[in-house]
Amino acid sequence: MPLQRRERPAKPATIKDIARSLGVSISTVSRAMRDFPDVNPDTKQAVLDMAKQLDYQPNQVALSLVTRHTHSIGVIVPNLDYFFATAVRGIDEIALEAGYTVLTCQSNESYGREITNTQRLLNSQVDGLIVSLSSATSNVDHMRRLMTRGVPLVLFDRVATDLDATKVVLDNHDGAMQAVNHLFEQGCRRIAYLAGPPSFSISNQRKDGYLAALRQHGLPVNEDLIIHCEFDQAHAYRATEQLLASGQQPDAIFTVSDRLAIGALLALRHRGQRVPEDVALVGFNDEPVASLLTPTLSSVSQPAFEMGKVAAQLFLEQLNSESILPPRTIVLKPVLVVRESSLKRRP
Amino acid sequence: MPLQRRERPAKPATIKDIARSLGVSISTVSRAMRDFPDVNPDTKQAVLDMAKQLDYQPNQVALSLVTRHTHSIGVIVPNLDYFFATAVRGIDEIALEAGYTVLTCQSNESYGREITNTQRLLNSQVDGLIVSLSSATSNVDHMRRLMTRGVPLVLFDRVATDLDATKVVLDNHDGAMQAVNHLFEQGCRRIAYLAGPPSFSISNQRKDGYLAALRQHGLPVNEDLIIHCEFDQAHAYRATEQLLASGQQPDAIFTVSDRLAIGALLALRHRGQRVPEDVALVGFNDEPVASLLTPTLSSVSQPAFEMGKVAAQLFLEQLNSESILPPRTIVLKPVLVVRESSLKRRP
DNA sequence: AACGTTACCGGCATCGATTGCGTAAAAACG
DNA sequence: CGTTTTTACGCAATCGATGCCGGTAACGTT
Repeated sequence: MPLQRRERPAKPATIKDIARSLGVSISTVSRAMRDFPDVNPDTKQAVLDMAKQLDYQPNQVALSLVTRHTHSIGVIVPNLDYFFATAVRGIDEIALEAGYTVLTCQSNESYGREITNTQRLLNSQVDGLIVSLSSATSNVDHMRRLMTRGVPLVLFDRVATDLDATKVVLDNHDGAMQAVNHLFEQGCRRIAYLAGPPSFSISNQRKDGYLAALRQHGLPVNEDLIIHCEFDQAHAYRATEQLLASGQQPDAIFTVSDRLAIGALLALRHRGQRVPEDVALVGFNDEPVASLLTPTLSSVSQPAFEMGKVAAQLFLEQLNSESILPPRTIVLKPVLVVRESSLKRRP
Repeated sequence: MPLQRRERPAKPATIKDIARSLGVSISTVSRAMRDFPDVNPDTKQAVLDMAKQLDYQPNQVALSLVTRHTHSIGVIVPNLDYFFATAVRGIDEIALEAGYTVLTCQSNESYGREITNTQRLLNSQVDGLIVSLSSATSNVDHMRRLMTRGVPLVLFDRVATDLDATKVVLDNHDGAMQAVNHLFEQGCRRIAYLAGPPSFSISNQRKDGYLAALRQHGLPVNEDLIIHCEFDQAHAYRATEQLLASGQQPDAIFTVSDRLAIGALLALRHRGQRVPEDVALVGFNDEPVASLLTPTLSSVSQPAFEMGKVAAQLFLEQLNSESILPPRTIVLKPVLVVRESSLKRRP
């Protein structure tokens, strides 16, 4: 491969260059480019030709300085697992067709990162933020500040109950009830709940649904059957072992996420418990992996893509409205997908 | 909830507001803020105090207009599956500590989207691009144009061989050889390769590695054992069925990705073929799902996180250099992770 | 007392666009 | 042919910052 000389290329052409080489004013070029009525068709054509010839690309930064918006949306998610990746795709979909660019940042479940990301995105003058809070976030003052500054904001999935913002959430209560009802119908009477951290609001909502379903069926609530653990497989594994060792043998486990369900499944398998015969299992999220496990995993399916789309729509709505819209909350419905892990009786 | 009156908040404070309310010039404020030596400590303190009081946030857009860079990196990936999500995390990691913001876009494996994303990001004046090409991209003129325009560019994983750019890639040839060597050692002699689309360069590199390994062991190349298919589970399923029905019964299948391996596994299972006894199976990527399948899936592991980090490092290097650096290619090594799906003999 | 230093600070052009206003030339009108 | 109306375009301010250049005042020096 020959060593070729490389030089910094010329600066990109600006509207000025076009004006100069055509002997017209920059205003005329600007107007021609944006199809204003009061510009001579010939002039316009000349401008357009020259623009193409010079490979002119409008400088959005300069534009943003004038218009005070950047046509970009900042998105902050805790991570990019299946659920969030899908939701971001939904946001992307809507944003793209509305001419917006999406800037995605991961907070990595860290409160500090979330703050940093918020700052960064704002400094980049995004037109607003779509956020799902990190699991480490308990204080939402940073979000509150955004709102007082008038930054359009939409929260989704992991939202803060004590923040009066526009939100898109899942009916977690209902999802949990569906799961527990189904387990009850399968004959399970000692249903455990493998929960997330106690401060995690989604987990608590599902817990409420779980408790409501138990009540509805006249089942007693056994606190020993409710175990909190961190959001990873290893913790779930240990929590499940603990559950089994406690002498409180459950006949079903409902978990707050598929990842935890996987941990539980491995622990059950390790302890020689058959699923679903000895212990039925239902997860939450319906990730693709659910149908690949042995046994295939029943799970409460979230409309992640839809959730992203709705969040983006609400966001754009807010952006395009003259006045500030009162916050509202959209609640989406989950659907239980029944697979082998919870089917004790063939229908 | 009381219906509260909401009004657009005041425009954010600018450097001008600080100057005016302090009775000093804009330049002084600017200097005070940036810790220049030639400014009276008292003045500086006053400026800082006022800045805090007015909740002043510097407008990056204005700054970018002057400095001609935005401290942001555009990243385009085909999708956000496990591999790319991990790589993006790697990019994020490096970028964040260097003070850069990462704007991630998905091309959704579409050539058109890739072009659109490129345009959008450039218009947003990102300082450069880190790209992994979509599977639909065969023409790389858009990337070539970037390079002639002097836009810093790093390609990773899915790169174009006919583009003389900085790249970070995996040694696919070696990965495939490791897989096939391992299968050979397990006693397999009729090893099939479930490939991606014929135009997909990564798939072809792995194919070369596969062929080289066969040659090395003196195994004949049977074209019927090489099947191309689209990158999803359903196609892999059908391709595997076709393979089994062809009368060319393989005793091992090496697939270009885990997702295809899953399709193959399901097809094998459906046809009553035992894995690994009848047919051994090795995938590529080592996604988390690999260890959750039954049997657990052997797979060639890619350092996705590392790849993202290296790509970001090369990018920053390019950005910080005065002259344009000659393109170079970093090759990372894969590692075969052996699990149940390919273990015919206990060691 | 006159001059040079130094410390501080302000004016202004600039980055690349948009946009309101003003106006010359051309067209339409009476 | 004079007047009004259009048409088409230029001028200059503006957005929020940076940074060069130059100026003023308080010192110190001889």
